[in-house]
Amino acid sequence: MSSANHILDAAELRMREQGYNAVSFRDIASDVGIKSASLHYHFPKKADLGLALVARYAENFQSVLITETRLDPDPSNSIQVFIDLHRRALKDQGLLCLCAVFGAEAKGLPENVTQGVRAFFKSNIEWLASAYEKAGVKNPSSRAKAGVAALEGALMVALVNEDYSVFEAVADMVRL
Amino acid sequence: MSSANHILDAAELRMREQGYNAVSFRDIASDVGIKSASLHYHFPKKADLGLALVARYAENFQSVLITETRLDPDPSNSIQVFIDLHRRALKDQGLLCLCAVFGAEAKGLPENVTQGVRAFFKSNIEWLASAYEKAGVKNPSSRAKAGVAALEGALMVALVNEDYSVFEAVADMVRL
DNA sequence: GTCTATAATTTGATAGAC
DNA sequence: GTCTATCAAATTATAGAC
Repeated sequence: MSSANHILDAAELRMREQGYNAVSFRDIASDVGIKSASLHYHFPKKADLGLALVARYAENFQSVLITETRLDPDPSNSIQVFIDLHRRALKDQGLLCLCAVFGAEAKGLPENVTQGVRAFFKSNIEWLASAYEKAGVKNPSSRAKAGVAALEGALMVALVNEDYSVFEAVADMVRL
Repeated sequence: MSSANHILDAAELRMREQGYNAVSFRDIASDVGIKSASLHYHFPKKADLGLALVARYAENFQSVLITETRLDPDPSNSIQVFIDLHRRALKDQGLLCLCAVFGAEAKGLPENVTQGVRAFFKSNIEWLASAYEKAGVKNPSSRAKAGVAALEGALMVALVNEDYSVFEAVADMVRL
């Protein structure tokens, strides 16, 4: 894998655990096994790293959604895939959504990064609304907004309280 | 008002906007109109300030819940009061819940602070579960977990995306 | 309780060799 | 691409005067 991706992996892991401002270039460089000065070669400013992180995260998220609904385009499967993608962050990674962390810190981040977070939520809402609409649900847009927000909150509370049942309770509300 | 409370007010405002690690003693002291060294008289370490913040926030939250449900102990009113308290953070203050911000940064905070956040969510879940139970709802505990998590997520997404309808969509799910 | 002064450390960032 | 060396600024925190 490329150095840039290796750096992004380490940065994403730490920032999803601790937040943007708690993580330093030295922390990330140490995880990767290089010096912090080398990090600036790939990402001149911390804001560049933050922006690249959100962009990669959002692209990957959409990519997984599309890939995993290709074989079964049924809307109820699409909704299940969306829920499962969040569940995996919780149970497989033990991590919050990167954009939930950054969203909570929005006013303390470079403006570009916050814009990326907004775009992530908007595209997720559109995607879920489309599934609800195909399923014939009333107010698909409202339900999608509620679903996206509820799942993000579920990850946060479930992780902090170490109680996965919080997530399943929300998942039950989001499902058809 | 006491100096300590004045300091807590300034710290809470900034940290609910930017997160724990984005806010320095100098930022807070500047808001209050004193020097950062004076801040250490009231809160020796930053962890002491963080802990006091969460404790005060949780106490105040419970206090409002109790006060505003005293006149009308009907469970549907209790649930509405719970929702309204979150809506006020969003619409009147334009702020996230302090514990949602700290919850998102949990692994980057002093351990005591994270414990306080956990306690906040647990007592909120208990309070809401009690209201659901009195209302005769099935699985009151699960619904309460989902409701607390969904409302926290709703504040975050609504604020980042500047779209209050996200909050109302969640509120509709949480209401009876 | 608040101040000045300052220590000790961390942080984001740059210059230049290899 | 990565390193050493370094810097300027910021940050948490303390000592001691008022």
